[in-house]
Amino acid sequence: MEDGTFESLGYCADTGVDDDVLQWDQRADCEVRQILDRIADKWSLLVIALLDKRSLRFTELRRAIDGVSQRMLTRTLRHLERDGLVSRTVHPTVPPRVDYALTPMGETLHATVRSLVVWTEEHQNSIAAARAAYDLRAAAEQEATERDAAERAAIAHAALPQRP
Amino acid sequence: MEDGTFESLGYCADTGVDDDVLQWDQRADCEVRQILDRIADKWSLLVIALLDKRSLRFTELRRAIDGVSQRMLTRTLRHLERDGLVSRTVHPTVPPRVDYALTPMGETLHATVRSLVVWTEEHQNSIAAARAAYDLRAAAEQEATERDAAERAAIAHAALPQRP
DNA sequence: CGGTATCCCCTAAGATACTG
DNA sequence: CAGTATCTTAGGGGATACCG
Repeated sequence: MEDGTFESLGYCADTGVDDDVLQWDQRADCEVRQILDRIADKWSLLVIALLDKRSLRFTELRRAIDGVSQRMLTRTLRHLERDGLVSRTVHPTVPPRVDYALTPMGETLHATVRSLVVWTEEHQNSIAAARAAYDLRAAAEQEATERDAAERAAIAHAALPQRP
Repeated sequence: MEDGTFESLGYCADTGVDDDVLQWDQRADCEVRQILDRIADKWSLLVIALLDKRSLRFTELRRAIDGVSQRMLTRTLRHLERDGLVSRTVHPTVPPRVDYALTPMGETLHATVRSLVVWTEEHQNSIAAARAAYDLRAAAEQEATERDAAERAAIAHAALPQRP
């Protein structure tokens, strides 16, 4: 089963910290971080989005997602299943058939995630602009740095005129 | 500057795919994925959350976050700055002083992310329960597998009684 | 103080091959 | 078909040392 090391990290609500924010990310490495890591991992979101419309078989997902390896798809689905976001139904036919579907909780997560997608769509232009501006500033700055490095080198060279 | 390889990956809106979902994650490796990766990386969220209340100096952030290394904090801040989510103000005093603050866009992102945090808080019990149930099933299943593996081994052993 | 530059390690994810 | 097992690699991230 891969590596099997997720027995006992479900608790961590001890430490008497109440420094506000740290509560839901540092200490709550418990929950927020884990869900965040889940929804942000390379494939989970695609799977959830795909399953939102209808349940799908393993191979259907595999083909729909394109770049995913068998290993990664299995892993992703197991994680989602473990968290109760996706249900797995095995039909003991020949050849075997396994259907994956979103659970009710999975659906609510998808709905929530949508707001983030919307945010991104609304701000992608601003972000692109910000990046372009930043890169421009950075390039200009670096050029300046290099220029007066060359300048100083020239001065140093002029100061000791022996040896080419 | 570390490795400097982010010049030209701002475009990718070509490929005539319109397979629905793939639109905002596969192709939009452009935007959605990148923002997701940003908010999900180990420190960005903490920084954003911390800056939501007031602007902070580098060292204040460093101390507030605890496990973060200087390198990672700088990296994180640069990324956020590049994306236009955080602003950086250098005061040319001695000793130097640099203030970081959320931009208006950064604030809207934080607001959006909050809904995800809320979702997590609302569902953490269900998730924990789902995990416990899953782990229980998995353990039971494995035990069963091992048991009849032993059984088959015993049969095999009985079948060829020569050599201990 | 607020960074950069270097080295190094460890784990996530890809490729490949085998199985019920 | 729907996986598991095994090997390998890239890069995220920590530790450390130095600089303006």
